[in-house]
Amino acid sequence: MNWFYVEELKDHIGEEVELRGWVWNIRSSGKIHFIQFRDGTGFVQVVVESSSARPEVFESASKLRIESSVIVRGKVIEDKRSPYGVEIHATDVIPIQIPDEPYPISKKDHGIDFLMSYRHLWLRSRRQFHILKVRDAILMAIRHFYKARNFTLIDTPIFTGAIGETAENLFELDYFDYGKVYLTQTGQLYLEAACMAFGKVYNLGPTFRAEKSKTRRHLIEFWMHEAEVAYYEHEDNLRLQEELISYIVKYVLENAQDHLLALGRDTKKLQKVEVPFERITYDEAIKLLQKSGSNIQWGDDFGGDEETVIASNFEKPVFVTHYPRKVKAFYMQPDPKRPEVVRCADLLAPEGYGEIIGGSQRIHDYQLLLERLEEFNLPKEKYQWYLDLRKWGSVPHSGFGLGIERTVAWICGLEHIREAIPFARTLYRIYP
RNA sequence: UCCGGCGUAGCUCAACCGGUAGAGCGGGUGGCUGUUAACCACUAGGUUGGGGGUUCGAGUCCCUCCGCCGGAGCCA
Repeated sequence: MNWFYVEELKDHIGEEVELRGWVWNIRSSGKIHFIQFRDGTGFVQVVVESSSARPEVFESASKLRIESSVIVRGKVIEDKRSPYGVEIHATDVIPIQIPDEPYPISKKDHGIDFLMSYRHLWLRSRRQFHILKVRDAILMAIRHFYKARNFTLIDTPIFTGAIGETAENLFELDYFDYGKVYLTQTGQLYLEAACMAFGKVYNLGPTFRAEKSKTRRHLIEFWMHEAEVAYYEHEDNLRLQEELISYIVKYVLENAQDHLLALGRDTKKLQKVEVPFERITYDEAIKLLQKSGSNIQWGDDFGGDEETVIASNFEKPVFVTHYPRKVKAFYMQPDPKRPEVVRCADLLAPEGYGEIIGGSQRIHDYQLLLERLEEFNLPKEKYQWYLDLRKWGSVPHSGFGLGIERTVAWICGLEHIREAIPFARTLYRIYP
């Protein structure tokens, strides 16, 4: 008998199949067992009736407990009573392993501390299954997007000597006799080098921030996708970002809609995410906030509350551009008409999910970059390679970074970012 | 790091003004041929986070330590 996955069953109605998976719940009425079965591709109900099954099969089904692993053989039956449309009428139930202890995650509610401690088992739960399937779709969408545009994937290093953005928030490690090195906060500087070699490049990988942040939007280790394009200026950069985001949302709606619906996500809100996105300047955002009763002043950076107020005025993501250069990173290109602001943009997701992208045009002038390094008290020696990029064939270039977990949280409609990554690293949790 | 909240059975919670520990789920036993967090009956399960104090008496009040949660700053 052929081994099939649950996701294939609707194409095999009436056939005898073998399934290999786990029992997530079992209900029994004495002479009939209902095995709630999962195999990592989906969920289905297996029915074992004493009137039709062989006695030893019925007996082995009675012995199953929650999270037993099991091989089931039986016939695929179309059944309107099943939420999945089909169910399996078992002819064989072969337990692989039956737990000695009760499964710690019960059918009732649990607290978040307990669930995070059992993350290795929590991954088996249906909600987590759907979230991580959406994450998988988002990462696949990013790769498709760049493949179609002939970008080159450049894997940037995890260990770095140069500081990406600010000297604070870095994880320090001893690197043999070399001395201190850091876990990367961003691969951007390396992508800038690569874009002068490959024109249009992107990366996708983990980044680390030693911030003692305790909010629903922060992780210590999070995944970031960054892109960098030579000869792109500010406007080109925004256009690439809005095309990427609308592509990701469309891709997820087409390829993972069932998962979104299982999570209870209102997909109508996501269907509105089409290009172009609105752009407002930092100056306009300040006015908008002041009109909403905030006493924020020009020159202040935005916090989570401010981002939520701004984003609540829009149905799709919105760009906030031209921030004061003092609140932004050292490498951002000043606006030629107003040197006190830089050619940057943050993309704020709707529904209070905050900043999902930060990007900018980069300084391409050697002398100006050198001045900025000094202004930010960064050690020139460690950035010599970065300065070199401005010595040979320097061109205007732009790029951005997308926070993967924030994007997953927004598209799935999650309360907290910690469910958007398989094993979250938060402030005081490294287990499991 | 700062501010606020919480810590009671394996899990989620209840216990009035300080008066002597209770329910659901999970576990065990039995019943049930269409269950959807199945249901019904019976049953086992507790140093109330640790330490100290006040009191005739503390899960409850006070001090302290630990753990967790939420928020802020910072950021994606």
